[in-house]
Amino acid sequence: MNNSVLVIEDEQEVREMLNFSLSRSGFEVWETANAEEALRRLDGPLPSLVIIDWMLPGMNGVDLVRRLRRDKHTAGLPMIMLTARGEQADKLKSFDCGVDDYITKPFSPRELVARMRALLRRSGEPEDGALKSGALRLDLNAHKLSVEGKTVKIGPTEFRLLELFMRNPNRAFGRGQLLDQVWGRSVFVEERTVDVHVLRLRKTLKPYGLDGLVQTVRGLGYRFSAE
Amino acid sequence: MNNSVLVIEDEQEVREMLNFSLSRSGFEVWETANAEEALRRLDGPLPSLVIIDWMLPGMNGVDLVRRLRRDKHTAGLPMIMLTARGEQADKLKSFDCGVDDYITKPFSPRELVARMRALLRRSGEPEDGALKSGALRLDLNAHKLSVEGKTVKIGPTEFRLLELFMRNPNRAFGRGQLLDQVWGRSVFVEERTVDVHVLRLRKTLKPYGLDGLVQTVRGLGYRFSAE
DNA sequence: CGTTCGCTTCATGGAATCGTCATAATTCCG
DNA sequence: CGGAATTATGACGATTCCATGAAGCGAACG
Repeated sequence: MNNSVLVIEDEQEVREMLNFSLSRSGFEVWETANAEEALRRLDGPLPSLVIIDWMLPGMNGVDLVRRLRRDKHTAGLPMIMLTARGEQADKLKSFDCGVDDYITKPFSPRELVARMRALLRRSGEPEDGALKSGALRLDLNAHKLSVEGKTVKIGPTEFRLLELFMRNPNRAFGRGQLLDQVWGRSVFVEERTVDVHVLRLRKTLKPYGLDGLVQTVRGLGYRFSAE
Repeated sequence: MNNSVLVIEDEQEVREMLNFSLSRSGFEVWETANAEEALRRLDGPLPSLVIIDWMLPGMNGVDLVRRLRRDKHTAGLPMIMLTARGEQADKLKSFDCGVDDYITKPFSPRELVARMRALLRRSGEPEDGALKSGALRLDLNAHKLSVEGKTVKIGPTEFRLLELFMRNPNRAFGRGQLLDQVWGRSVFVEERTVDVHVLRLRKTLKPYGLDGLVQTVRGLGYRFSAE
């Protein structure tokens, strides 16, 4: 997902407001009311950004951020801390534990969106919501793959797989890693299943001579690379 | 440079304050008083971050940011906008034209530093993760060996063997040590098997005249060394 | 409900890689 | 120089790993 935001906020009122303004700005909003639920949610496919409230029932925001940063799976997630408290010490503590931005209530939704965009831009998110590689173009908003302008049919899993590959070119992934990132870690599937989806991905790229982009790394897994 | 900041600010007082607090936080501070001077300065080596005042004599901050973003040389620079004006419209305009963060005067120097650190953390380039030795390049992320840019086919065991060698150049390994490190401690294989894999490694390097890098140490084992 | 679509698993064949051995080549040392 | 020790090399069977087609299953949809 290119434009999905996970909102972790216990006050329903604020959550609804965020949902409203973020949706209107084109984000797909996932809501959770506490840290535990959020952690469960983040076991699966990751959102492109997380908004965390400072005060949460149970595990608080700072501890949650620390935990997410420690876990390799979520360590790279862009995070914005949201809080009613404007005190310096709190801000510094938040930045210290690894958030990327910090904004205090009451805040302007438009400023929040602006900061989110700035952060996403900086996090290597493609400008126009499309990953490109040669003739390949993966439109994350429209959820469409096109080659040389022509739309190509592609299944959901193959789409996510290709997305991961295009976000990390020239990097070899083990089957386990692919399962974690593309399927989500709580899912149990045979590792060999990855092969089948890679095969299908290659098949959809074959008519354009681009199947060589997905390469086998024997004894390890696969890699996306322009030769 | 990993900790240099270019401060673009016309008020000397503010500039001095920034210089003081940023220096104390371990940054190397470069100062300029206007956009033109800044542009000249940015023709050379780039700082790791730029702080731009909204109001500048001549070209103002927003225009400067736009211009820097348009120029390929400076397009990737992390930028923070600094301003006395707290109005929403200004913030939005700044974010719109491409700054990464925005902070209003009066601000806490420590918050500024915290935001700078957060931004630098986010902008840090992913490290290469490749072992190099002359024309040889062993990319551990991509799990790929290349010589003079050309990818070279190599088997898994030879890959691991070469990795060990390149991590420890100029060091002789006994066959037992190689078996331990490359094959794993619990594996039982003939010591002579090492010879065969060294041979295969040499064969893959031969076409490039690099087979001399893997040298025999008679009575002991092998060594990787640039002659 | 029946159909379609996509996902997962399984079975099979083929290709790449591995470890071993036999033999040739080299080095060492008396 | 000559024999012993050590290493280089080519070949081969065994194994591991991957590609691929097909079948089973469940969810989504009309």
